[in-house]
Amino acid sequence: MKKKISIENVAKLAGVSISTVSRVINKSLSVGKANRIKVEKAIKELGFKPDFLAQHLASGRSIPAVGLVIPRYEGAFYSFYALQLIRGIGIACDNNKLDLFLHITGSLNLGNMSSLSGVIFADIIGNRKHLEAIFAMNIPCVVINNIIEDLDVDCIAVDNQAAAKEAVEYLINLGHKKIAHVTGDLNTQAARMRLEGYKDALNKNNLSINSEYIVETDYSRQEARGAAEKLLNMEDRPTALFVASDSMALEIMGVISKEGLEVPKDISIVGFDDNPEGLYAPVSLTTVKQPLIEIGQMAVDRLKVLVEKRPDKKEKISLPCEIVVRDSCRHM
Amino acid sequence: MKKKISIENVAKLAGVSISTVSRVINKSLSVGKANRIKVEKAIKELGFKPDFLAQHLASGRSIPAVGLVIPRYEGAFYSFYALQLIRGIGIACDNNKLDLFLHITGSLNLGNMSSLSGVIFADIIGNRKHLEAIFAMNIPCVVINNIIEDLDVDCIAVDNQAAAKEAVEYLINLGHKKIAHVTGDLNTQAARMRLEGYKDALNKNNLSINSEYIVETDYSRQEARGAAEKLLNMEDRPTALFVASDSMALEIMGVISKEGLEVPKDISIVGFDDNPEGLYAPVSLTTVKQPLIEIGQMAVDRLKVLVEKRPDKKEKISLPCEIVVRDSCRHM
DNA sequence: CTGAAAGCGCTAACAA
DNA sequence: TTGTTAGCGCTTTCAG
Repeated sequence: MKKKISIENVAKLAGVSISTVSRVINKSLSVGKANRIKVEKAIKELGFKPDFLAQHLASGRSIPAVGLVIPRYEGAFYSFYALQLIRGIGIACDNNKLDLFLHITGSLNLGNMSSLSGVIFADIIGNRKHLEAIFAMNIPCVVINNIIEDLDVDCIAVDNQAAAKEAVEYLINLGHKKIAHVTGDLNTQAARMRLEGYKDALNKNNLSINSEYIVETDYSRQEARGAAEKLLNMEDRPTALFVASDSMALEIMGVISKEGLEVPKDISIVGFDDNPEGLYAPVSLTTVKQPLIEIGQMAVDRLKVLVEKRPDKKEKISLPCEIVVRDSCRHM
Repeated sequence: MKKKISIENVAKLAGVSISTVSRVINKSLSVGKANRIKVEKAIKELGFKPDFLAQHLASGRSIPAVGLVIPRYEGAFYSFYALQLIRGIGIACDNNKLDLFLHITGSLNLGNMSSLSGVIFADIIGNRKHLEAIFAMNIPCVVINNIIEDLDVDCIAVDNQAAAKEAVEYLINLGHKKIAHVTGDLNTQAARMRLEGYKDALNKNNLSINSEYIVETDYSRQEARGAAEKLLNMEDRPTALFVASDSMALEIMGVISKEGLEVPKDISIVGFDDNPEGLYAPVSLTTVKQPLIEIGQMAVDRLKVLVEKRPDKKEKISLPCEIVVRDSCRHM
């Protein structure tokens, strides 16, 4: 078991003081050439690496990494959504030579993300407290996929409401009148907004809102099945479905065909996410594409600005989505 | 700009010494009930969160996170391979309530992964030095996708050589004799082993190795195109291709059809990775599936063992792959 | 059960 | 240009 070599060992070997060693580590100009060389030699010999935690502690500098806090939910790592986000953020971190500190927050323990350059919160649901803590410490942070009005923090999200409205109007324009909505987890702002958008579209087009046609889920494929069964067995079956996520939509398509019905002949369906899986379903899925990767990149870029300039003006950015028309909807 | 609240503030507010505060933070039993309550109240009031860097420094404890070092290569975050690995490791970290510290190592700067519980190295190519540094510090680490013989470190990889051999023999059994190989980046052990396996298969079946039939690339789609063009324009064109990655194979399929040829009629092709994209190509791609997610999980599990038990016996694990037969190869 | 004091490895004034 | 000396925020003996 080797012990850690510290700056002191180096100093001793080089025959200088620890401050001199510290100086060469930090590339301070004011070190004599002779000493610098001696120190560098000693560092190499010992294989010394400064402890970045100690460096941080002593200097107050933040460590060059951004934190990404994702709520722990069923299959965070399986979800297309989360993976795309990680990807976008990862790319941006890489470009900026930042490390990425991924923290999947379970219930209570508000992790330890202080002392990072900044942190990104993906979706605020279980982790609102965590956000508040970081925010209170005045650590740069940006929230994605959630517009938080009551906290002066930067937010980048997609305009879920407008996107949902657009999707449902697409269905309406196709002639559908009986349109159901399978929601996501309504603890989630995105799901709530999607639901609002659904209602907006109906209202605007003078279609009444049938609460039977709104089925809540937690985004799981499991509950999607349940929702599908309920909806398909209604006496007044909807002719179209707007589903809050592609993975649920796909699951539902399975149920539909198992029930002996056909998409889009008997029932039209539009999803949300533009999950590539949807492309290769028996009938390719019409869906709403969110600019997930871009969001990730914007978040990191914004964080950089926050770290470097500490602007006091916060931004709440809402990005548009795009509806991707494929084969799962038909004209009535 | 709020200043950080420290243990001292808490102590003052609670009217006790900082050691007492420290004790309640660390759940030491020996704190009087009255004091404990006072301290907890103060902590809540101040919203105090212990600085984990300082905790680490003072206690010598490692921080509950595993590092993942990935060499910086073109599109690390776009590659299916890397993403699967991250996913597997992410899942395992989540299960173990560990954070994941992702470090994409560029050239020189050997990051700062000491003081983590352990670190996983994905592919050793530019970062051999980095590995040695961590290893020398006696920090638990495991290398994946690379069996390193000359360092007593845990390794988990896929048996690329056997897998490649199997893939090529599959082609041979189909009656192919003129089989070319588009390699990956030969700086990579995986690519080298794949090449060896290719040769093994040929040798074992008394087919001569035609060096013209071996085209090196760096795994990029770009170079894959070049390789395809070269191979397709040979007077003695191969009838089958074994390509070191699915994404290259897919690219090559594109070139093939652009040249007016057909897969598998004119040319058979097998890839490597089991990238889902291959499933949905015009002709679905026969490929080799690596247990990437499992590798990630095994790596984390192994790390846990290393951290907890510090066994001195290292393991070099080589996992089998599985060939996934689809439609891109034909019988001669 | 509790407090005082000595560090953990490093940086940052301040002197020299 | 260098060395000395305080700390950074916390844990951990060691007394009491």
